[in-house]
Amino acid sequence: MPAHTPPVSELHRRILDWFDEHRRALPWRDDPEPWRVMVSEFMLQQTPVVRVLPVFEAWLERWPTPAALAASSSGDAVRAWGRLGYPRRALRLHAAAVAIVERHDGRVPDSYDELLLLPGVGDYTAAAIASFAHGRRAVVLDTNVRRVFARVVEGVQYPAAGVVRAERDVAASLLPDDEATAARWAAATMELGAVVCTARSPQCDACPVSDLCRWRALGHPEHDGPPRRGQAWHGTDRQCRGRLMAVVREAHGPVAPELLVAAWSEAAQRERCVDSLLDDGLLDLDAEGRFILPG
DNA sequence: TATGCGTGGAC
DNA sequence: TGTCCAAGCAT
Repeated sequence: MPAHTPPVSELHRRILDWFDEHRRALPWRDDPEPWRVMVSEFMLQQTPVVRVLPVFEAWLERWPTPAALAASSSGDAVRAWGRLGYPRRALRLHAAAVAIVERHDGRVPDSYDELLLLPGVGDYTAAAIASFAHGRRAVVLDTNVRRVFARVVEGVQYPAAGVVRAERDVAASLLPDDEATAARWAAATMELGAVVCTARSPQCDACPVSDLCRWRALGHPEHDGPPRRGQAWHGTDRQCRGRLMAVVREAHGPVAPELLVAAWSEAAQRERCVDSLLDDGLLDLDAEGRFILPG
C-alpha cells in the first residue's frame, strides 16, 4: 500500500457510518435475493439506476426465478429489455439463466469462481453478486469504487483506462477482513462514488473522507495525460443496430426487409448491421424472410 | 490491451 | 449542439 494511504480503520469507520445513514433504498438492495441482485447487475452494466428501476420491476414480476426466464425465449427477454441499451446483455442474462438451471439446479451460485463462468458475468459482476447477494468477501471494483480510490488514495481525478495490478492490490488491501463488513464496504464505496464522489461534479462538502482525500489535498488537479476518448455515435454501426432493433422490437409481427430501409437508408451499412444482429442472435428470420426476435 | 457494443440525460 | 457519462463484457 502506498505510504500516503490514510489510516485504513478511519476510512472504514467514516465510509461505513456514512453509508448506514445515506444509503439509497433500491429494490435489489432492500431485498437482495440472489436472482434479483443478478438481474439488477446485468441491467446496471453501463446503464443508470433511474432507467433500470421500472424495467427491473417488470422483469422480476414476469420472471421471478432463473427457471422462469430460462423457460421463455431469448426474444422475449430482448423485447422485455426494452430501451435499456446493449441488448446483448438480455441475451446473456437469458443464457445465464439457462446455465443456472442446467448446472446449478436453478439457484444462483454463491462463489465468485462459479459466477464468473456464467455468460455475461465478468470480474465486476461476479464479485458484486457474491458480495451483495451472498455476503461474501470480494473485491468489487466498478467505475465508482475505482474513482473513489483514485481520488482518495492516489490523488488523481480519474482512474486509468483499465484496471492495473497496483490498483487491484490497493482495493484488496482496503477490503475489511470480516466477511459481512467487507460486503458492506463494497456497497458503501460504490454508493459514495455514485452519489457524492461523482465524475463530473463531486460533492466534497458531503463527503465523509474529504479531509483524508489526497486529490482534495492537492487542490483537485485535473486529469493529466491522453484525452479520455468518448465513444463515437453518429453514423456508427451501434447507432444503426439500435435503430434496426427498435423497429423489430416494437413491431407487432414479423418485419419485412423493406421496412428497415426507413430506419437506415445507407444500404451497405444496413446490411452489414443486419448480418451482425443475426450473427449475434438478436434477430432471426422467419420462413418468409422477414425479421423477428429469436424464438 | 483496445475496441465494439445502446440509450438517454445533464451540462 | 456536442460531449461526457452511466453498478462492464467479450474478443
